[in-house]
Amino acid sequence: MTNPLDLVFSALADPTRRAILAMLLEDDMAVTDVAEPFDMSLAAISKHLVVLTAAGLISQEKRGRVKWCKLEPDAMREASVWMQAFGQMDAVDLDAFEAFLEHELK
Amino acid sequence: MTNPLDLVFSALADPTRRAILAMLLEDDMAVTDVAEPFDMSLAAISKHLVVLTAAGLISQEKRGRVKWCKLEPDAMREASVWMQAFGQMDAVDLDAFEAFLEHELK
DNA sequence: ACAACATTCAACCAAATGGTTGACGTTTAT
DNA sequence: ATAAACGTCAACCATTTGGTTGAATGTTGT
Repeated sequence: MTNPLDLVFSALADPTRRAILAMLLEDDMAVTDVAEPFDMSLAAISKHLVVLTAAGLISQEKRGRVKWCKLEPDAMREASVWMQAFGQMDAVDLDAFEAFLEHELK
Repeated sequence: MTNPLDLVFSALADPTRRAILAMLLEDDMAVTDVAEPFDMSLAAISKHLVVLTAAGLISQEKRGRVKWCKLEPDAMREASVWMQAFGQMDAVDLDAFEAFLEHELK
């Protein structure tokens, strides 16, 4: 009933969670550091991380008192594959992808 | 505020809506025919179609008393592009990305 | 031992979501 | 003219979602 795609797409539907994923694209991060740029409580971010973990989009590993968040890029692949069926879209839109890198990562 | 990606991903998060999109991949359909295979009311399907339309994933055109639903595959493109950064590429490995670009643009 | 730090838990709240039913406006066919 | 078909609207309902706050649980450094 709870299709993995449900979890992935609904996790991706929230802009805060997408921003978190973009941050983790650069490097693994502790929960507190993930929360820092956002104007919301740490508890709220903690919940978002639970959602991302449930979807398999990230993993969390506790070392000492710090819980490290790590991107799990494979989880998006199923969803990506599903979407490819609808494209006469190219596998990679180079212009858009470069624009994305420019905007999102730097 | 309401990022287009929000609308696309949250539209895709529901299995009924994904099934509708898959049906429309084959051919344009009237609302009643879209609803036929599902075990829920026509009104419920009508609402799902509103959500898909708001996300730009389909369009609806009324001809006579029949409203035709048509897939709009371009809407998924932005979302797909966003995902490419995580799914297909090892984003940490920028060397590989550059190599990819070089090969692709040659 | 103690205080500070990192994170989650629990209770709560408002708003959004996904469904129902019945009434309603159009358009088509007889 | 009337009835049937197509689809939406409005009101309602239960559940989920995304946020809050304050207390609680580890863990670390002094």
